[in-house]
Amino acid sequence: MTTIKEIAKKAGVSPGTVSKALSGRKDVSPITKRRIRKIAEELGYIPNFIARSLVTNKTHTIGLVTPYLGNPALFDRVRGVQNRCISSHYILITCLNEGEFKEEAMQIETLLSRKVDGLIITPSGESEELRSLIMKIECPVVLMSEMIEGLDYDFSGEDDYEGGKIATEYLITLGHRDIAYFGNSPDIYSDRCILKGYKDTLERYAIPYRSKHIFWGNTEKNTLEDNIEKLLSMPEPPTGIICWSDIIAIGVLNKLESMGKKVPGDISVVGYDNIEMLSLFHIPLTTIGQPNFLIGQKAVELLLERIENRETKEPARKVIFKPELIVRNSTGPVKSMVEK
Amino acid sequence: MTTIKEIAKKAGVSPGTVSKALSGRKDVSPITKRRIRKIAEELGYIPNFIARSLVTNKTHTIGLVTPYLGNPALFDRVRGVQNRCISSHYILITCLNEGEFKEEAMQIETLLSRKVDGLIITPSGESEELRSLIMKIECPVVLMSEMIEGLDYDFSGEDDYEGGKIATEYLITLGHRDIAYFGNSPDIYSDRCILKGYKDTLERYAIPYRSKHIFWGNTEKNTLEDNIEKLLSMPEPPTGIICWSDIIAIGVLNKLESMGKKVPGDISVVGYDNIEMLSLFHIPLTTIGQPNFLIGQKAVELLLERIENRETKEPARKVIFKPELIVRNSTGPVKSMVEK
DNA sequence: TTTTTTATCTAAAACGATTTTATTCTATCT
DNA sequence: AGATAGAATAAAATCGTTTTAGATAAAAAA
Repeated sequence: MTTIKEIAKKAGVSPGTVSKALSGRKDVSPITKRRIRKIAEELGYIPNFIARSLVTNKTHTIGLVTPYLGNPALFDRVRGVQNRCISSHYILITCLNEGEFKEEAMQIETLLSRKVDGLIITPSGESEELRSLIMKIECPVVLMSEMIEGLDYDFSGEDDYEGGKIATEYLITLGHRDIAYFGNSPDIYSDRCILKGYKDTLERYAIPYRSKHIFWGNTEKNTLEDNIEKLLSMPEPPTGIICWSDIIAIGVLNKLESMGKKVPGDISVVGYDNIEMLSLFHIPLTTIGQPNFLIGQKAVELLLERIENRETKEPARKVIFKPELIVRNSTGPVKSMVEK
Repeated sequence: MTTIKEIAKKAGVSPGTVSKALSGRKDVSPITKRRIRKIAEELGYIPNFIARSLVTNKTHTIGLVTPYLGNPALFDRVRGVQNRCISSHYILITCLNEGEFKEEAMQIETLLSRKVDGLIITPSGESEELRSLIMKIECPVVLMSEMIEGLDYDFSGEDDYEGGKIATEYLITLGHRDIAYFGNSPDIYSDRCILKGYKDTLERYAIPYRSKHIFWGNTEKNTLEDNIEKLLSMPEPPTGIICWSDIIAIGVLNKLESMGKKVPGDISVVGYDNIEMLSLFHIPLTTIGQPNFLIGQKAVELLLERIENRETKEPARKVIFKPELIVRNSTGPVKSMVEK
């Protein structure tokens, strides 16, 4: 492996000069610079980033910690992060976890140990442990997609409160009055946001909020099917369902069909995430979409600004993208209206 | 930031001792070891991996270079890699590219500069440039999913020749005789493998191979729709189509339907990749599946073996997973047989 | 008691760059 | 010619570890 020292010896100059010549700084004559570069080229010199990082105290590396949870929408966000990193010559280390604090904590520590210049975190929940762990981090941190209440960090994500509002409003304008919400877990910030959007909208339309219309669970836990059965066995079952994710929505659709319900004839279903491929589902899914790729890119931009002028003690900036309603065929006017 | 030196000062020992105490090697008494560890804990010491790497010449990092090309199946492979890395306490740096040599070359150089311990590469093609670039790499290399002819490296991937055979054989047993192949590009190794499996199977069943039944292109290039039109305007259009990917298959299905063709009534379509979500398509897609997650994991395993006992000059090992036919509803018996 | 062994620890040299300070050499100006 | 400024380079310090060789003291063997 070629080092600066070897180049120096071959060129008959000191290592310091070689360093300056290669990194193109002042202080070295054009003639020697050219000569040194030629020798480096011949020797196939590849700079040692590790050694450089040790002295400059910058690794040009950023870390990403995020739960996977089987949601394909994540990958667009990761690709956005990836893409924006590369275009600024930063390297990305991605750590996917399963939403458990211990795992998450280990990943963060690993990344700190690697001396990343900054960290993008999608927190898996809002435990006190996690909050205090994040506050201890010394490098710049940007939160992506999920906020943690009480932590004032830069943020890039979507406005889930708005998403909840839009979805609910849409169903209401279709004539629905009994609307259920299928969330994943009340521990998740976005879940609570959507729910709040849902509640507030009901209130705005003077529709009473019923806690029995709220269901928690996901496909993995298999709670979904039970919940649908519970829902259908209600005296006046809801005619619309809003889901926390497209994945949950698909589970809901499948279970409804297997129980002989027609969508959107009997029940309307709204998903969340706009997973492109689900437009190909035999009942194309109405859903709320966010610009995931952009969210990822923006997270990196916020982070790089902090990294590159570290002194800025600007207040935290929240970049919040508006969600968009994508109407397809899993939603329709409420039955009673059609019959009129 | 706490360093070993500071711990040493506080504990009244030398830095060397601290290093040994923390990494749990011999040569330090249980009492001092405990004392040092306690101090490190109190000070919130996080080891500096960069500095360690510089002296040990190991980064516990592996690099992954792979084209993205809009294929979601990739992510399962990446997750497999990711997963296996973490379980061995290695860190993964993922570089997605768009299948261009220059980009690929830059990414490889970046990773080498970062002193990765090993590299997993899914080559984007088989150019001479790429071949010689890879041969210059000094750290262990494993190829994933795509081989390069003439390069004898460890490999983890699927048997696409077999995949081509299975798909073709299946259509033949359904009575199809005129079968088209929709590939992406003849530059891609897997594409050629599937095609070869297709050809050999035709031959085995004494069905003449017709070059006009082979189409190249993908959804992005928009060549797909033209190709379908071309295909349908043939005097005796094929009754079966085998596609290089599920994504292409979906494009084919959509175009066929928009031209009034019934699938599988008029034409049968076989995809490739088994993208889980496409089982939800209104015509559930028959496809060839590979264990993507496993392929990723295995690639890491092969690599780690090379990394951890570097002296082994064992010949390259090829781990080739058998593809599996997943029959759903986009394929059926050929029309003429049904009519009989 | 003396010698040998063993356990524990220190000191110093790496690792491969960057960066700061010192030095040499030229060229210019009086 | 001598002083001096400026450019080009050399030399040395540094980054935070690991690792090696050597020193010291206590324990074991002679």
